[in-house]
Amino acid sequence: MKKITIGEASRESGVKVPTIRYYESIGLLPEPNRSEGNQRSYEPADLRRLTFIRHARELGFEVEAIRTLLTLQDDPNQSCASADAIAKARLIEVEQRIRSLMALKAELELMVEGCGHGRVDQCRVIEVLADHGQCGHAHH
Amino acid sequence: MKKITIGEASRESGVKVPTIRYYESIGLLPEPNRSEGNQRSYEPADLRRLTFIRHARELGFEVEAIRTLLTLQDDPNQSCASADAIAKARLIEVEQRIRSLMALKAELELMVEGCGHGRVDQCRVIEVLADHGQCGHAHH
DNA sequence: TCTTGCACCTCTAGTCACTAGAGGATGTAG
DNA sequence: CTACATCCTCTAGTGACTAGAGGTGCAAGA
Repeated sequence: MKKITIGEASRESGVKVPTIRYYESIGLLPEPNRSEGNQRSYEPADLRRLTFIRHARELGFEVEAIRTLLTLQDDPNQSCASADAIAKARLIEVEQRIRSLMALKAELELMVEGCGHGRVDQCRVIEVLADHGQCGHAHH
Repeated sequence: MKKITIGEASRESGVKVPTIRYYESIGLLPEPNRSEGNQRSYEPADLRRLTFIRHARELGFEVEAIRTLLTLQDDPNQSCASADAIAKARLIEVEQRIRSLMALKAELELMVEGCGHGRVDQCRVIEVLADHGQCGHAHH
């Protein structure tokens, strides 16, 4: 069997070397076998797990959510209701974020547009930020 | 002159009490006067500054960017080019974020849709996360 | 065989922007 | 006067890494 070093695992999975060690330390990735010289030696299953983790992180899932997804994956003989719920919650979050980013985009465009490249006291960037009433944000 | 307590300042500005103290500690908010009993006493200008900070934070500006914006605001007799540059940089970031969130949203919808509420081994949530090729993300 | 040099090891501490909690002082309403 | 909310300072914790120190392993070229 070929031995996969942590560096190769990093290149294959797209997860940085220290991050791989971090994932191991928090129990997201199992402790791999070690070489004679105490170096980590991974197997293809670890690469798949790392890729799964990276992908889920890119999608904005928190580590705890990923932990749940991984235990589901480890035991595929059960209902996927939890996985479904996690994904649905993320979807709602993402939709909310898109909405507020769109509002923000409009506001930033106003700012940049309004900046006459003069002095600050005529600058919309400052003005819009200072005056809360100028934008659509709720006073939470 | 009426004295504004930190609690009132919090309610008025929407910034939590410990966060106000934190902003003072990092020099984002000036140290206010104190009452006889050593309690902070704010003025209307502080409320405006806090609102400014909160608003900018909501818009995703980092504290360091806000520090720059605040020094600009404190001395309005100068060019607003820096403020303009900061806002422009944020705008580009925000547009990028919206794009990737839209992609993410599509992917999450696929997941949730595909989940037949059966067992995990037929669940798209797990599947899509596990198989990198299923989605549009570049292998960075 | 030796050595160069990169990749690996562990460990601690730092990042950002807060948040939580301990333990005590102050201020206000009844 | 007594509750009781609010305030004070201080330290430590959060999430998800990232950086650096100080040392070891290993493969390839001279």
